[in-house]
Parts: sequence; C-alpha cells; structure tokens
Amino acid sequence: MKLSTKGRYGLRALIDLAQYYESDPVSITSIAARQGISERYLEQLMAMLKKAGLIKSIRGAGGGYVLNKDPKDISVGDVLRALEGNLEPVECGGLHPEEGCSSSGECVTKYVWQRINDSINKTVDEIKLDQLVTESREMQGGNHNSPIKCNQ
Amino acid sequence: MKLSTKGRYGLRALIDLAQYYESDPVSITSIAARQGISERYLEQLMAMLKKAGLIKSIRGAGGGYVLNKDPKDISVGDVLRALEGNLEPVECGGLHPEEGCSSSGECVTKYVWQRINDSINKTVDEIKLDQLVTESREMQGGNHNSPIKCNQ
DNA sequence: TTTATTCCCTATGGTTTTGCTAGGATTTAT
DNA sequence: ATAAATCCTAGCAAAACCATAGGGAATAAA
Repeated sequence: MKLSTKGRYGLRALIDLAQYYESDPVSITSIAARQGISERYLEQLMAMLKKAGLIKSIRGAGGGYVLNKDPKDISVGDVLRALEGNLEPVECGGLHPEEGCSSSGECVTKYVWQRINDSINKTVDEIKLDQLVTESREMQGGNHNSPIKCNQ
Repeated sequence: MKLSTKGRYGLRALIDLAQYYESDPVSITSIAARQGISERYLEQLMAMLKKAGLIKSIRGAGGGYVLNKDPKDISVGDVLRALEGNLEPVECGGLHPEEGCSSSGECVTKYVWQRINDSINKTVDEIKLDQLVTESREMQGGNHNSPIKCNQ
C-alpha cells in the first residue's frame, strides 16, 4: 500500500517544472539537482509524463521540458496515475463488469474497494499543480536556500 | 499502490467470521474452504489479527476463532491496518515531527500526502463489519450456493 | 562544420517484498 | 490414546522496485 518513488519523485519534479511555466525549458539536470534525484532515473519518469501528455520536450542544447498545460489544469491525480498506473489499491473485477468477476453478485468487499478507490481518486484530483506552486512560493518567502533532502 | 493479499484475504476472512459472532468458534479450515484461501497462509493472517486484538482463539479439538469485539465496533480500517501496517501510501517524515524531516519546512508535497493519508483512513474507518455482514446476508437471500471464486 | 548540450531508448542487475509452502510443536475434546 | 485444532518458525521462488549504464539522435551555439 505504498506509493513508489516514481510517484513521489515525479510529483516533486512536476511541481518544480510548474514553477517555470511559460518560461524557458528546464533541463533534467537542473530538476534532478534541485530535487536530489538521480538524473538517469528522472529521465525515465519524464518519459512517462511526456507519454501521458502532461509535459513536452525540447531537444538539443538549451532544451529541456515544459508543461503541456496550465498548472491549474493538471491535478496531482493526473501526475500520479501517469507514473503509478491507476491508484486503486484493489482492482476488483466486480467493479468492472466487462472483466467478468464470477462472484460479483455475492461479493461484499466489492463495495469496500469501491469506496477506497473513489476516495483516493477524488482526493488527488482535487489538488491542482497551481495550488502547490503557490504554497511553495509562500514557503520560500524566507531565505533558506538549502537543497531539499526529503526522500519523499 | 496495491493492497496485498494479506489485506484482501484477511478482510474476507473476518467478514466471514463476523457472520458467526456469538456462536461457536470457527476453524481456519472452514473459513479457508468457504473463501478459497490457502489454510496455511490464512493461519498467518489470523495470527496477525489476533495480535491486534481483533479476534481470539480457542485451541484444541472443536476450537477455532471468534471475534473479540462486537462487529459494529470493528472497522475495515482496524482490519486492514492490522494486516498491512499503516495504510498511508507515503510515510512522510515531515508529517511526524519527531522523526525529523530536514526539509519539512520547505516541502509542499507534505500536504498532498497528508490529504491522501487522511482520506484513506477516514474511508476505511467509516465502514464497520456489522454493515458488511448485513449486506452479505441480503445478497445471499437468493439461492446461489456457488463457492466464492473472487481473488479479492 | 564542429562541438557541447540535451533528450531518447533499451538493457541489466541488485535488493526487497510478496505469497505462499512446509515441518513440527502444543493444546484440548472425545 | 487419538484426532482436531491452533501455534511458531523457517525457507523459497517469483515479482516488483529502484535504480545504473551504454550508446544514439537531435539541436543550438561556437
């Protein structure tokens, strides 16, 4: 029941990127340095986010990544699902009739999984990147320039 | 971001057990047979549930397990946490000051993880075993005696 | 045109977790 | 005694996780 480093690092990277929305492309090297993440690993995460249409890339010197949408139109859910697959702790066949769960009719836990799945998706979809950028700017009003050492 | 078989099987087992609340002890063998779970594996799950104080055991012939509390006082959260550890997808140091996250001050994602954690815990704590037992009885009003083949 | 910078793609390997299986000990009703 | 149960520990194969690594291709600047 844990979110992997994909989701954790990836969200941090995308919040970082969102701070530069509508300015020059941001390189993996710079994001990795600020966030304390392996460049090579971050590459793979960025590829997934690109594939999901959340960011686009500019190749060559001076290139990097930029957001593909306004930060207010990207939810934490979009980011995490792009990196982790669906966020549902239980993929119950009974919830998706087409997958045909043989005991869907007499299954009680089905409703439990449904409620958990819904609550997670609702929660992450309510939070948009622009809110996080704002909060981040407020925090960094002070003058602490220390690099982020947080492992989350 | 998946619930392991511990949580899935264990919850089913405990709902099963809750159907026999205030009657004779129920053996692992019978629960395992009804739920289609390995006996030997279920043993280990029951040990965890016992350690958490949710059930108690009666040893020897004719023994088995019984709930240790009224089903209305056991939440799905109690069961899942007993089996999976905490249900928080991200254990962020910044949320538990005593663990001392060095970048807690400037960390934005902290609030994201907090909201996800809270929503999951809230959801699972709202659902009590007695509700599930009731729902289960309503479903089985029909005459479908088929064994459960659901893998959840 | 050359060179440095940057993203792109694929493969590989160590570590940890998961999902059991197994053996044998202990307790209790008959 | 015997059978029916729980209890306790160990072990292991498969999968998932978390990177690391090598080389290629595109682009911009010198």
